[in-house]
Amino acid sequence: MELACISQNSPSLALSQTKSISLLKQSHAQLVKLSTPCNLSLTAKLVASYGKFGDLESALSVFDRCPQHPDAFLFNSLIQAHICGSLFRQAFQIYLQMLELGVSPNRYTFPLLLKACSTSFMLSQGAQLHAHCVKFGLNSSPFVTVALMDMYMKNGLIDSARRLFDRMVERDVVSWNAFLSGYSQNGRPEEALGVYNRMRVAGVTVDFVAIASVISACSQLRFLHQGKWIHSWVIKNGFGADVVISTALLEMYANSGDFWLTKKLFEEMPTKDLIAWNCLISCYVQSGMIGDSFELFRKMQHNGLKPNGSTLAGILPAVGRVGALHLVRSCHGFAIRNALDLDEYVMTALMDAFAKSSDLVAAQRLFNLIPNKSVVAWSSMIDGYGTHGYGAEPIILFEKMQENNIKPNHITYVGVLSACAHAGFVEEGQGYFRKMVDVHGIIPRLQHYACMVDMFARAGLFDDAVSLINQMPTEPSPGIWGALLGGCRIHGHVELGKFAAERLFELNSVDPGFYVLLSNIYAAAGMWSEVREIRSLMKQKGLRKPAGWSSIEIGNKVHCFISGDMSHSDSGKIYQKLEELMERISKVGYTPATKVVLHDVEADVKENVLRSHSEKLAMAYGLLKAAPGTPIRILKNLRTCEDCHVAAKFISKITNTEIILRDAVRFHHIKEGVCTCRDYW
DNA sequence: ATAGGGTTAG
Repeated sequence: MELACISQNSPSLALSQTKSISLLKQSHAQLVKLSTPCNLSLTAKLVASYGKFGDLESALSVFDRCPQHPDAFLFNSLIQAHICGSLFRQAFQIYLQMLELGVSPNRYTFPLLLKACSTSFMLSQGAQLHAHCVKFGLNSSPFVTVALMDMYMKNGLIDSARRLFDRMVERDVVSWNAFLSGYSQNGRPEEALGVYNRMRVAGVTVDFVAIASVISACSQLRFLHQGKWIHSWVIKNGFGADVVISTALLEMYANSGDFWLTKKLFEEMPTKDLIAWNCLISCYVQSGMIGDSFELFRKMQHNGLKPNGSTLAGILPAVGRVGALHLVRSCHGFAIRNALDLDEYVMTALMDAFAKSSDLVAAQRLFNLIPNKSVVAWSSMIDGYGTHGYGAEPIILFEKMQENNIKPNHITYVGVLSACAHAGFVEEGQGYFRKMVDVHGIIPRLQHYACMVDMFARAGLFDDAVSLINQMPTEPSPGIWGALLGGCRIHGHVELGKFAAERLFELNSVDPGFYVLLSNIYAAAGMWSEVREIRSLMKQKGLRKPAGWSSIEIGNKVHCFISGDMSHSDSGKIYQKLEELMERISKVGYTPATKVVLHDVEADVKENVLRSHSEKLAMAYGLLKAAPGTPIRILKNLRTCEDCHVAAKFISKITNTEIILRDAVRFHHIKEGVCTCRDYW
């Protein structure tokens, strides 16, 4: 009854305040009963309200049953109803219908349609609408101008947006904010801060919407100090509870790598939206907390939030690091079931995870499916082929990428240079290093120098390696000396290896891998007293060589082995299979590479140690269990043992099986007795 | 009476 009262007094007010679809239907019925003479604006209200509740059928039927010729207001409502439900194509059809019926669009029509062009990147439709705005003389409306600016900004056309902004006579805070956020969203944070300063000089009262963009700009620039100052401003001005502002702050702390501060801010957030969860998950992943990030992913769903494309793109690098193919496949399945498999970010992240989990074929297949491949997609595919030991493919891809007008960035070059290093393409690598600086204007970072030193040292060009280190503008990092040390191990260069190791010790590097490398160099040269010296040095510093393990997935289960492992329930069969394999490969030329055993013990003891290495146990189990003809994928936590590598090549040949071995730094694709690393790793 | 600006991700 109360409802009837309100309806009679002010039916349109009642409609706009309707809180639920059932109340809306009641008011609608009331209106029909009252047989109010058909009122266009009331009809429009009804259409828009039904649209807001997602009941497009009712919206359309109200529209169709209106006996009067629809006006712009009524058309706008129908357009809005469709845009509310993301039915952009239909919204445009209604607009065309409106034009055909001779109803002129007004200054309310264009902001609605332009919004659709902003959110779904329909640039050509947006530009056509711009022409229509001019034609109907509506381009001076500030609402229309801001909507146009936003459409251009969201589509990356900063200059078009700026031209509109420059021509604006009266700029209010919303138009400034559209301009400011455009720069921030397009990855131009310096210019965003510039706009912010201009805004203040112009005397505009800055509001919290502007602040959200400023925080994002500070985050992109790693301006943590300024960011913290803004954080205090936010609290002082009472915006601390705003979910968008606090999410932007959260992202800033996550971006700066401050794990604890990020966690604290998240916990203190009064409302946590999907973006906040995604930021926190990414922060965990970037901090290397793989297990915790999975836990968080589950917890988020437990809290009733549904993962979107960003969530998946954020968690996938962690999945890739685990290297378990069945996990990547189940993520792919999850993406398909939730219609996220066409999201460009998800596709790229999936592709990368497949490559890192040894399925380069699946990675390539996904790569082919990505319609507009970003620089990240190209870089990831290049890196994938490179780490899998291919030399020519990364270079072909790199050239193709440039033919497609995608500009390489510093990460692309890390992939290209390391591929050249792994493949022994010294001249090509030097050429690309120069091109990086001269053509693409990228200042070489430590990683690039490390690739080059690695490339020279692997090729035995130690003079070039050392002179490059001397030319470096900054202090060499442990990674640089480590690359040199690695080359010294390959070529048995004791003196230089010792020199590189001394530099590493000076830098207080606590990576036990470097100590092991040096001790390997000494062991290979038979310098056992030096080996002992390194051992005791490690002991002194409390450093321990991590225990080696190899794992293999059978079905959806991961089986892990350590050297001499007897804990597996199929151990008897595994050792029997191993025995059989070793016997067969010995007949075709395999001899144990006992020199890799780093203890000063008798040869037969060494052979026994080698025989039960974790890689070999995993291989034997794989051959025991996997369907014939399918590749065997093994994951090793450290670098591959030389003897296991030789044995794997023989085994691949006699069993006609492809063995894909991922170690700490790269992949080995071993097929018909040959490895993609060409024994050069 | 209906319309414009903010946060995430490989």
